[in-house]
Amino acid sequence: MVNCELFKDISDIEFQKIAKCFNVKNISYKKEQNILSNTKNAGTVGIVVSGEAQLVHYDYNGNRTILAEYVEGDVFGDIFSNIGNGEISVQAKADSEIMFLDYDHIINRCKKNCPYHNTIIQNMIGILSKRIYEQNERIEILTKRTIRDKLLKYFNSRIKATSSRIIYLPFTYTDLADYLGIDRAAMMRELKNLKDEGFITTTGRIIRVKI
Amino acid sequence: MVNCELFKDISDIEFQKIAKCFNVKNISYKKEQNILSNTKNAGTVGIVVSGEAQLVHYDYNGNRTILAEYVEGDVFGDIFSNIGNGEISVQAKADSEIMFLDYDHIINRCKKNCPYHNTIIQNMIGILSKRIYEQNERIEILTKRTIRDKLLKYFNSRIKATSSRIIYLPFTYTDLADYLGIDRAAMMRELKNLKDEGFITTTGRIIRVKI
DNA sequence: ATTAAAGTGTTGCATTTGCAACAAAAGTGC
DNA sequence: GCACTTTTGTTGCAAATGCAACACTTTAAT
Repeated sequence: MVNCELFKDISDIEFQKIAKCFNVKNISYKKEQNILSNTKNAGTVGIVVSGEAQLVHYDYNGNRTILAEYVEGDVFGDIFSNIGNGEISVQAKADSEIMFLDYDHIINRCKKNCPYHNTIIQNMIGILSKRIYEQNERIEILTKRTIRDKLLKYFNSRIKATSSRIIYLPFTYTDLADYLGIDRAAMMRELKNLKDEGFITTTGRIIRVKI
Repeated sequence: MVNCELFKDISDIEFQKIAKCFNVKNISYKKEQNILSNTKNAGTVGIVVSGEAQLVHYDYNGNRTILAEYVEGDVFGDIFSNIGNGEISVQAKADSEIMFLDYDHIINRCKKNCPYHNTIIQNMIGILSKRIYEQNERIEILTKRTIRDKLLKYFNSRIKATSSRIIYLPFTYTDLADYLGIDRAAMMRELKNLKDEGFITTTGRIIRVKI
């Protein structure tokens, strides 16, 4: 079974039943492939069994925005994002295996009234709440007026989440700039300032925040 | 009964039972009063019965960020936001009446296994999904690099939501600048440019978008 | 009705930021 | 190992943005 918050407190035996009940199917994707879009796998909930995926947005002039990152065990789907128009999609960041469940089966309790269905719904609400929390965090970062404040708030947020002043970037600096909604070159410039002023030190994608 | 998405498909009679089951209580607040914070009404779900409320964030140097706006029927609570540290709180924007329900009672199905409990949970998931959708929308706006693109994306988002090219701002221009995470004066300047170029016309807080 | 407070509209100016461009380093595939 | 792609690190420069400041208008409070 996948180690996924959606199946918390669900035993392996119960999961076997769920697999039938929820019309579960696993599909493999190659790097860069499209996993979910307005025309593909709509109405399903996806779970990253292995690999990595991203929720990306390409606007009319080709600028890419990373709206979310999904790693092993993470849940995604059109309930979690506005896949609506063709601009947004979930893409494989590496070769990945994805498990799909029918969304309707999660929401509408089946006639059998399985006891674990209740658990799944509770887990679902937990996941959604967490997602909202994370998005609020990101909104706070994005509403900061300067690049410096955005970076500091991001560091702060990571430190809070991991209880460590050592930040292991989950992606490249290029991606970080996208995530913070700023120009990469300008971000590097500001990172250099922060280093020069002794606020941080970096080793590759590891950032150590002082004080 | 309150006209609230949480009680969709719930009859008045059922609501009477819910009121008991969920430990419902109504509280009135004066404008500017604190409705919810890390120390106040934690663990509850609030519903705006009348009036208006805002989810606000004050950072260390006093800058205010509006994270969300709640009007009649809207649902809020710590499940929906990271009230965690003291920086974030829900405040009454006008004199308001708020209904509170215990969060635990919503999540954990009660022993009586009331049929409407299921409905409430489904509604809850619907609300959370919608919230995520809205936040994604806002993140997209905020990741735009220029003030002009932020404004245009905001207009676009409103137009999509209401299916009308006439936008009735739900708040002041000062608040709009806060919402978009930009300087008010700079925003006014750009709005003027958009007017001069014939993209929009404005009458007070009504914005008409051309083409 | 009067006063106070909040919001709107504008401007000049210093600073920050994005953009373009390029070289060096690191990572990837064959 | 070699070629090729992606990422990192930097810089100059033009353009966009934030800041401060002020007058005027609208709204709210007594």
